[in-house]
Amino acid sequence: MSPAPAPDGESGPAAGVRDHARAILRAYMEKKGLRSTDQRRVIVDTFLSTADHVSIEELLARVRSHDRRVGYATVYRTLKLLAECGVANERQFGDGLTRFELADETSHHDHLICTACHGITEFEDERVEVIQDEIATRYGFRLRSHKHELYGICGNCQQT
Amino acid sequence: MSPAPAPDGESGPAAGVRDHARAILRAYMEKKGLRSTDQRRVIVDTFLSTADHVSIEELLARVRSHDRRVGYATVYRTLKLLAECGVANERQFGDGLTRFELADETSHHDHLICTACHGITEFEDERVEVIQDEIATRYGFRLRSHKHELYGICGNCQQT
DNA sequence: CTCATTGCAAATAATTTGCATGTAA
DNA sequence: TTACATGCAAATTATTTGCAATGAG
Repeated sequence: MSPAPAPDGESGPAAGVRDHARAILRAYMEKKGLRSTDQRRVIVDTFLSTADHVSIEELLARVRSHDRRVGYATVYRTLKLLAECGVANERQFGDGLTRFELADETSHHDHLICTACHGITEFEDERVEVIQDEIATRYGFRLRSHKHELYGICGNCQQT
Repeated sequence: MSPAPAPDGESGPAAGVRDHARAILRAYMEKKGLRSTDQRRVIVDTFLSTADHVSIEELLARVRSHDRRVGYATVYRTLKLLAECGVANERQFGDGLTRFELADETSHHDHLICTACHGITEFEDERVEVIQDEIATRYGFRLRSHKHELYGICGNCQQT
């Protein structure tokens, strides 16, 4: 699979995916006349090198370990920006926290969520992708993203 | 109990579905030693005779048109109760409001959401249901519910 | 220079909770 | 009579916003 070598901090997305995200963001910012600041750079870099579904809290903690100055609101504002230009997707898994994940068109994964331990498992199924496109077409929708979440009790928690 | 004929306000779920929901709730309340009160009855009746995905706000307004006394917190508490016993499912469609819908096993519908006008369209696809069961089995999950949401721009909004 | 951006703290918004009082069972 | 339930208001939690100071272009 991923031909990419190791990303920096943690097992984040492949380098190609991150570069693509950065390109989209750059174009969007240019179009809107937005400025590139230290804060935005750190936040975006951190987000891009982070595994899936980070909450703002988690992200802020990571960002601050790099740069103490960054404020709470800036993380919110930057993530909103990423969502606006389509680089990130917002998700809520029912535990009250909003999470963000990289909108990666090359990896269509979805989630199994254990309602007992709150654990999140990813799955992928190409058949569902195909059906989704079909449904969107049927209803005249231009599809932008999707959420497919299965809620239940994971194997571990069933042994109660 | 209530072999009540037509629901009051609007085109809610079929009578059989509502009776089933009530039976589950009754059993749950009995098991837990919970009491049947006027408020709970009005809230549950209103919820059961309401079309899909009501927000707390909407529900409270409807409930109050029947019974002015009912408080905000009671609606929250009762809906939480319904979710606990599996009669209702909580959903968040990204507009900041938590919505509830009847967990109706006989009608597996999912949602197309227009990110421009916030309109919600329902769809149903049996093939996805089958695949979901398969995935849950593969990962050792006992499936309780699911969310499958397609986000995009609806036909109307595309003509901008 | 000019205007977007930032950090902070205050403001919102949604939901939960403490508690005195009411009330099913 | 004995908890459970309710309404209210206050408390939490998550997110947004106003504003003076800062800094990119």
